Amino acid sequence: MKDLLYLKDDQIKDFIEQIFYAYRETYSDPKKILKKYSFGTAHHRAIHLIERYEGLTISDLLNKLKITKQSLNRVLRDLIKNKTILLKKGEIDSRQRQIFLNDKGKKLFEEIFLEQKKRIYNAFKNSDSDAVIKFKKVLNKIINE
Amino acid sequence: MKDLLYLKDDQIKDFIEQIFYAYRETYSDPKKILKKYSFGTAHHRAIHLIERYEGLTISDLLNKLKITKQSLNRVLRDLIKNKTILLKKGEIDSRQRQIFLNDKGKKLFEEIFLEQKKRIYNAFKNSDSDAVIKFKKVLNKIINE
DNA sequence: ATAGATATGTCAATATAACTGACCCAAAAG
DNA sequence: CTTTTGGGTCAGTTATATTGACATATCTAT
Repeated sequence: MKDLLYLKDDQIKDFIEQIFYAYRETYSDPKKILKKYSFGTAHHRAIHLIERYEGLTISDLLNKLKITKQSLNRVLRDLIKNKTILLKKGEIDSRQRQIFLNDKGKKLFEEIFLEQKKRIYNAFKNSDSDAVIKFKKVLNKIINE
Repeated sequence: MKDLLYLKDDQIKDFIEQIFYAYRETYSDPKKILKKYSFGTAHHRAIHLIERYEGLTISDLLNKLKITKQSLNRVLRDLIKNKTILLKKGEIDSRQRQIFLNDKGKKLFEEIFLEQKKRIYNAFKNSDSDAVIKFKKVLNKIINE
């Protein structure tokens, strides 16, 4: 609690506002691409996590997204119908389903990511690596509070 | 473009994921309070910006929120009915409406902010001020890319 | 003065993404 | 063999956004 002078309420308010903008802009960029496939941001978030954690189960995904299984089910049904993802029976526990991107899904993810990456990449390329590392650390503390 | 080795795609993917979590958690905290007033996150965002930019006009608010005026109108109607905000005719241009929190709105904002502040405050209090400054700079670059 | 542009308000219909609650089956765990 | 867990699904509802059309008041420029 040494040097919290820089933590005036107004500055915290600024952060709250900016976290909103950062999220909105980051997830707005690929919306045009998603629309080509009749997908929305809900599908995008699922695809993103499936790519990051290949083979994760339904309940893994539910825990990350923090939505109801009914909501997730609608999204996954669309993705399966479109042949973007596939589900396999869990190897250890066959009640579980493990989720994977198939080839079409991987291509779609790359297309989305290429678009979404630009904003982050450009923001970082003029920052020194120390700033990026500290950005990540603070972001993590906000999440895990 | 000197030292971009730390900018592997996987790390950028992590950031995209974490920006989602940071936003979601930050705006989830005050939902219980909002519910007491039958408000949602859409109302919250409006209240937040009205507090930050007292006297801003409808179009100022539209530009910050980037939603349609029909969407905003529904939100503002709820807030006016609840006597959380009030609109005044613009002083210079009387076509405009300037938006203010009234006493009830200020109290509600404080209640929301107190809840929402905790997460940010706790995240920052164990970070040194340099990290917080750099966090802000990077966040700004992401927004203004 | 008047024509056009601007700021705002509103009606209606629709889309997207979430929710609650109820119920089902299959498989694991005790 | 009973209970618990993981997942699927039906039905209805809510929250927040959209598109498109149109209305009104006021400002701006000629």
